[in-house]
Amino acid sequence: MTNGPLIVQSDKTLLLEVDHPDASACRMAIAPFAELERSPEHMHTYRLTPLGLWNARAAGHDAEGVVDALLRFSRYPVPHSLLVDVAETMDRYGRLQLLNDPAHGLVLRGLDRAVLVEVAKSKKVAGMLGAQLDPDTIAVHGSERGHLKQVLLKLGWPAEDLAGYVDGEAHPIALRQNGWQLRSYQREAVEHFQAGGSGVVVLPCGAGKTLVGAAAMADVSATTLILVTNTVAGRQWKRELLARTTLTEDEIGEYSGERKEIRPVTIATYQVLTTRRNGTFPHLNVFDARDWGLIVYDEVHLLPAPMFRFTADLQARRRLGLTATLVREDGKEGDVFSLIGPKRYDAPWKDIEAQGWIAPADCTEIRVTLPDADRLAYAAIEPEEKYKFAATAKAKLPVIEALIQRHADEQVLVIGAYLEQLHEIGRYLDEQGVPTPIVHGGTTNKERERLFDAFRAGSLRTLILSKVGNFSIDLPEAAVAVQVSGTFGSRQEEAQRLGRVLRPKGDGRQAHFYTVVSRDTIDTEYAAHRQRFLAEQGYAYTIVDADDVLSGPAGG
DNA sequence: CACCTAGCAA
DNA sequence: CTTCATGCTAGGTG
Repeated sequence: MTNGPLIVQSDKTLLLEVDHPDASACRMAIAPFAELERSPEHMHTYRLTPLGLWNARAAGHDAEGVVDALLRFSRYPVPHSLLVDVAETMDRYGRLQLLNDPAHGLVLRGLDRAVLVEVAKSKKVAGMLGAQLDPDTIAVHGSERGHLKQVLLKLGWPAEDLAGYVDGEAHPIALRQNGWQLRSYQREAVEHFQAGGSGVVVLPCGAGKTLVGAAAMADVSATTLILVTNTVAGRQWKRELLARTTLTEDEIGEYSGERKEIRPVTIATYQVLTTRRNGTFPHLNVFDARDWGLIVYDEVHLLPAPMFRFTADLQARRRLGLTATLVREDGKEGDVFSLIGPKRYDAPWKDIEAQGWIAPADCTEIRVTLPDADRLAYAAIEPEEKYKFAATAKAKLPVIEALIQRHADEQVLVIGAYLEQLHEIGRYLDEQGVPTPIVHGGTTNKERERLFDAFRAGSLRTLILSKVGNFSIDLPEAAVAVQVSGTFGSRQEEAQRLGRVLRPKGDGRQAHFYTVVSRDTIDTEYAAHRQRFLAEQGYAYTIVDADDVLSGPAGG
């Protein structure tokens, strides 16, 4: 392409011109292997990382395809050194293999003798390897399968784990045939997972990850341990399994702070497993309580650090990670890759939208100019207080109200992070004649239920949500969300909040996602960081001035 | 035993 | 960069 949308630079960044006619085709082509780094209005920056290339490799893409995509969309000649580097990096995955040798048990096999010699010399693998069996094979201590993979990844030679899995204790599980079937992408996800035996499936919020889990369980038909972030999610799993599989009430156990049941299918919270007492973990027996044939990690992007240690010892069991966003803010993507497994399936949000399983959404960033007094105050305060000050600016209040008026026929959620601010918004909206209750952490379960029921029934049109909206999944769906403040730059929070409005509307209506930020402050920067993940999924933010919202006629 | 609350961890 | 929400545990009550 002589005038393509992509500029490929030798520092491994890719610049995508957003308004170019081929921009969206280009984004589709590079998404499987490149990570979006910055997404301002006109030029998006992607980066090629080893982990991104290895994930693509594990998902079946080869260097030739990656090189082809870069050449096809590049505006200028692509630096030769970069193409060589891409090919070499991708070729590093799988030069070492972990295999199960009938005579010697777990072994490390080098498809390249020099690589095997190189890593065997490393101090970091000391103690993990046993005898050299032949020039291409070294015995591995069975208990070090996970640790070795972590170390090899850090050395830049990620091993392909072909050592197989134990079957575990068989337990019949089948999908019920009662008038539903797996969607095509769910079926593909299960097939890709099955082929690898361990790894991560990435699907948007509301795309039915639980059913992917249920189908994987039916395939394996063995006792299963499901790990979840909170008890609400655990109950949701149980409800879904009862509805969609042949499993019955007494086959499914809950292992949480409240209950300690271990059944053929056990749903446990991460937190109960990672609680410590006197320096030990009193609930680790759950892992050995049964001969689990499958372990499901729900919301794998939130996996707490100690879980990686336990997972290192579970490498012989099939492992399925489920998530909407593989990105972690703590940089532990490498541990997910080594210990849960590579990404096996990834359906872009826009693809699922095109199939009609999630509603189309338009995202708008509304910039509010602070009054002079606030700008002066902002300039003077300590850096650590700047974000809160900018995010909770009073100038946002009329904009929130105008948005609620603009969508007078829709149900609106107002979502924020600071309780004081949310109460202030509640008072303001009350004064404007839009009574809007708040649901926050301190709201009792009974009261939450009452408000959510009223919202679902339509008798309540507007609702303010605190961070409860990031965690709990038993929340109402709306067509419009207004985000007023966030947890600094959390990308998963943004994705979670957008997910609140993506349930398909009966009449094919659009969903609207607004984020209100203070101009010329750190609020704008954090908003840009939060938007990165969704930009990667193809959601374009329109930036408008608050005055257009306040004065303009009803639009949208 | 069921239910509540405070304190803590990450 | 700091808040907020959560779940677990222990120690109370009726």
